[in-house]
Amino acid sequence: MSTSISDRTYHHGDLRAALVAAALDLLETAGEAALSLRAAARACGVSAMAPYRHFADKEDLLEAVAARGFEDLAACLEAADSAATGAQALAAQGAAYVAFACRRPALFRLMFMRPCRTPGKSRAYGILEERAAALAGPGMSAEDLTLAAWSLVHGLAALILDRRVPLEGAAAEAAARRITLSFSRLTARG
Amino acid sequence: MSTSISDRTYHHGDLRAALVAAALDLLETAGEAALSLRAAARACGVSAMAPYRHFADKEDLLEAVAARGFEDLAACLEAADSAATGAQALAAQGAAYVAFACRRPALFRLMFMRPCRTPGKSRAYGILEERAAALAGPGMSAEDLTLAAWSLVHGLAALILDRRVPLEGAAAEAAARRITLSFSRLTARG
DNA sequence: TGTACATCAGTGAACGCGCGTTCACTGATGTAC
DNA sequence: TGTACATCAGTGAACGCGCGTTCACTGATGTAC
Repeated sequence: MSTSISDRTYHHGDLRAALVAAALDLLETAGEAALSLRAAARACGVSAMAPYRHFADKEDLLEAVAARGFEDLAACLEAADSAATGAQALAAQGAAYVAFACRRPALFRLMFMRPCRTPGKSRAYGILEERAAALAGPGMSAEDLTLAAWSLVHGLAALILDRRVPLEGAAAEAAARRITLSFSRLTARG
Repeated sequence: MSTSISDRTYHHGDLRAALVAAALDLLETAGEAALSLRAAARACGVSAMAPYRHFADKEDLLEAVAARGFEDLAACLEAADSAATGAQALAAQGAAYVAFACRRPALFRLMFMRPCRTPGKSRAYGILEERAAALAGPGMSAEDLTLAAWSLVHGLAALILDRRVPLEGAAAEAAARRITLSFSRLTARG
């Protein structure tokens, strides 16, 4: 009965993963300002110093959280990428990208709205690139086309999150789909 | 000779404007983290409390700084909008938008990367809209087209600022011009 | 032209805040012999 | 199987930090009569 507390050992088990999960939860529940090393430790029932066994500093934890976010985003894009034609697949990816940002705004901000230490291409980029490059024609190089497609959905997501455009929820996702689809059709034709 | 100091009166003259200018300078010189109410007051040679005569709180000062930024951005877009054809004008605007972001990254972040209190359309938006809407055709509504064009340059600027893509300075601006031009040409044709 | 007084625009000391991080430590675990 | 000891993973108290903001105040300015 009362094992749940008495089972708690001095050693946590997997404090690192628990801290990342707690940080993610804090971020999405209470916002970026609430995401502190101490709060994450508190949420894991552990002292303020314990995180330093697993992360060099706060930035290190933040990076781990962002990395989790990138994995989730890549998974979302992959899941959306099952449409038949190239243009529709790209549109579905665009909608999924925007939907991800809308669903997890604080995480999206953490992932993107900070300078990147290692500007290497993410897995999410690769998934997008594959579809976008297939549409390249005389009008635009494959590289430019990928960059344009990414900019398009990224900008749309950013503008929506910051309430620069009056789009929310399903309407935002629909706009992303519509615009991405128009874009890829125009490109394929050009 | 020694008038510059002895001229200083108890009353500042236009402390509000001086604070905004100081805040802008702090922002662009030392980064967002350095932009504090106290630091702005310090830079104006005034006590920590003095700003409260002109701004309700810190957020209020930040908004004034952002407003200055939007004016500057609109002026940049207007200045760029002198090209002959519609498509080229739009491309020039796109390049100017990205150039503005690259030149004043911290200001750009302050302006955009925070939720907007009043989601009304800015003057910059109007300038962009005018050019974009003129290109509308059967492929895309004028509204979607404007949103797409804005998303495109905004996303590109954001990705560049956050070092998500390996573009800097002139190369970034060139990419913006190239991509915006391709986009508007494709649209005009579709 | 002088004077009284309201109002405006500053001062300066102080507070509480929660944070990241340091320090020296102790309890738990695993392994070599 | 038992023991010694290195190492790992936690504790808990404390620090300094600069901030935003409050409070009660004082000096400068403008205006009504």
